[in-house]
Amino acid sequence: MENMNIKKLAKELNLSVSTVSKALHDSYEIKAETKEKVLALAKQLNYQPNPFASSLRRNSSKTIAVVIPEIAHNFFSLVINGIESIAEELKYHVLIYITHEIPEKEEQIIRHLLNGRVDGILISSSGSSNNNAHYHELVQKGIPFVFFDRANFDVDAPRVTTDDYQAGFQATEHLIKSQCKHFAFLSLSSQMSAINHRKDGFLAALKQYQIQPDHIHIIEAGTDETLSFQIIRDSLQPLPESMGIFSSVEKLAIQTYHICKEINIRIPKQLKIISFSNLPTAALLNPALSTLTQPAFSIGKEAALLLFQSIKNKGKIQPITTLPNVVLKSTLFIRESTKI
Amino acid sequence: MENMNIKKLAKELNLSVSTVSKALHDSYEIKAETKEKVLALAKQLNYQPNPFASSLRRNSSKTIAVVIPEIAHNFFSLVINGIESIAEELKYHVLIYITHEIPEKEEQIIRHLLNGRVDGILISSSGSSNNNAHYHELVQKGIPFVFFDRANFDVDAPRVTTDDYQAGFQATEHLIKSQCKHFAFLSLSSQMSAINHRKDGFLAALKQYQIQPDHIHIIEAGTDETLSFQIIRDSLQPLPESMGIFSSVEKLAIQTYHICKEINIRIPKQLKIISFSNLPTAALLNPALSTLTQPAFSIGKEAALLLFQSIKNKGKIQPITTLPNVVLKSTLFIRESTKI
DNA sequence: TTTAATTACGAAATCGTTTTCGTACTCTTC
DNA sequence: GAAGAGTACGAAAACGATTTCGTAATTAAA
Repeated sequence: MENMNIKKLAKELNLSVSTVSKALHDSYEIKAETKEKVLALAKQLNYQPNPFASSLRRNSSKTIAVVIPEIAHNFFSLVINGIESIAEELKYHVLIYITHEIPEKEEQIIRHLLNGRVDGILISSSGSSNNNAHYHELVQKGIPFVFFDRANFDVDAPRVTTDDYQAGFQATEHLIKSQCKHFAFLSLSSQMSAINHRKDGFLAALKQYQIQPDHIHIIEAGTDETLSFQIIRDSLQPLPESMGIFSSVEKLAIQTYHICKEINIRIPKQLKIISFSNLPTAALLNPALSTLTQPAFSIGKEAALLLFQSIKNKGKIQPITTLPNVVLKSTLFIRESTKI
Repeated sequence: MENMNIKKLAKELNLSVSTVSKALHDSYEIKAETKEKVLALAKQLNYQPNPFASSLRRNSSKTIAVVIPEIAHNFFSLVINGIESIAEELKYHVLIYITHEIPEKEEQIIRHLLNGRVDGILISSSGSSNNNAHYHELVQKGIPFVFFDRANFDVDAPRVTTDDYQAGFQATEHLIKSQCKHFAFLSLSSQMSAINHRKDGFLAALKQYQIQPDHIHIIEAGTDETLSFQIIRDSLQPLPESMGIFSSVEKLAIQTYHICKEINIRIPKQLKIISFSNLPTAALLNPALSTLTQPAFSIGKEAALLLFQSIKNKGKIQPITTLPNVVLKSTLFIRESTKI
């Protein structure tokens, strides 16, 4: 009596396995009276169908995967919250895979998921744009997937992103109006779509306000913690006059704060900074950090909704022209770190 | 040719299915030459075994579940990082379930996991101590599980916790020596083991230093965001002289900071505060927050190691006397928020 | 009354693996 | 050269569900 299964249940009821299965699925073939009996005993004996047998037969897993660069990051954990809110509602299970910003790791994970373990995948890409073979394999296998935040624009898949260009423009304009003279863009890598769009907005604003090219600095800090710390510190010594920094991600802004504290740069007097961030403590920092805040929870929710829609439509031919491409708005919070 | 499977692979090789399966598992029954052929074609045709068929037959899923109260929380996301580091190494998959601090939700999730979907579970309990029937069902079904941080001490399961009592004592002693006169403990609920141990340490320190009982305040803020905000604000008006707050969780400390900003209470002059926290910005807050920091990553790692050990030992009888109970140390960081 | 349709169920195939068991064949060994 | 051991493989039975198909029994239609 270790484990309950449908065979034992059927024997107990003096019914066949097929009848019990149909009854449990509320089939029209089974009369109400029998259904009730089956349901009652199933509940009493605490019967739960074996998920693997079921998945094997139905060829669907009721599971999705979330592939993200890192998790100890307010943005991504909020996104997961949004994803979970939808998955929970639809009784789907959520597998988490972390790439640690390593493109090869991402490829390996995606390739592994080709085996049918999941019905769909949500991806925030860690890859460089020149490598998207693994995405195409997903397309070929017919496994639905949706990009969020960091998309690969060479791949035909639904996307949920934010208005990175506009937000970048807006943030930079704000720095300009805060009387900065030199401008730096803090980037993780030049291979990430979202970050590049922010950079494009940054550059466009500087161009529009006719900032001299030699007052424009692009700092690629990379994803390694200690290395990026050094790179940022070096680029702040000597400190250009009226420096305005636009950090493309929260982590680099926090590092910049630490560096400024260490080498006695005063924010916002000597250096102004604004950053993309979902920090709940942004307003409590010394000084309070001006931020562009993405609607992370909504991003997760929208991405999950798109994914489930495309899981549902699987098999049906989708016109490519209507490829979903949701763009959400970030919000600008002006705080002390960019005060004149 | 939609999907590759072992049958097609066998036909292609002019071998039987069983031979191919054995070859893929490096069985001694198969000669090296055949193995090579099989491996080669499997790789060429990109064969990946169907995980459900395999799980069904082997009765093991290579998957674990992590059940946590919330995820948008530095502590828990760091723990997940630790868990993932081990799971990844052992080629296990990680399912995430969030209870949102609702005990009934936790019960429902755990009960669902009785169906064998996972080989083991890591739990940070959201439940009250008077309800642990669902844990006992896990025990009965023989599904290994490990508590971390928030354990249920009435259930015989391995635990990974921190030295909450000592840390609570230490933090409180620090507040006393910082010349506080009134002392408040900020709690989420009186039903959570870890938090209660912190409170016990808090009370023990106050007793040892002979603080008058009417100078001791226990504030149960609860898990609802807006409600807890009100409760904390109300308890700070009027503000007792030389108030020292020991916050049992990061979230409540952040709320307290927001409240102090709002109603103009100056930290550390009028109010000192120390909190359990894994905030990467603790040192950058205004003022810098004194913290007790748990080794979150290690907690995840240790818990995962215990779980995998107990998955491995499944079936073998374990002497109850050696129930693993790992206790890790938190680190005290004294910063400006508790300055005299 | 005969035929056709409907109802309510069961037998058996199926999903893709893994594993047990059986068996040709070769190789020792005395 | 007969018996026993070892090698290398295949047939078939599991795992536990779902689904197709067949069919008695009942009801409706002609």
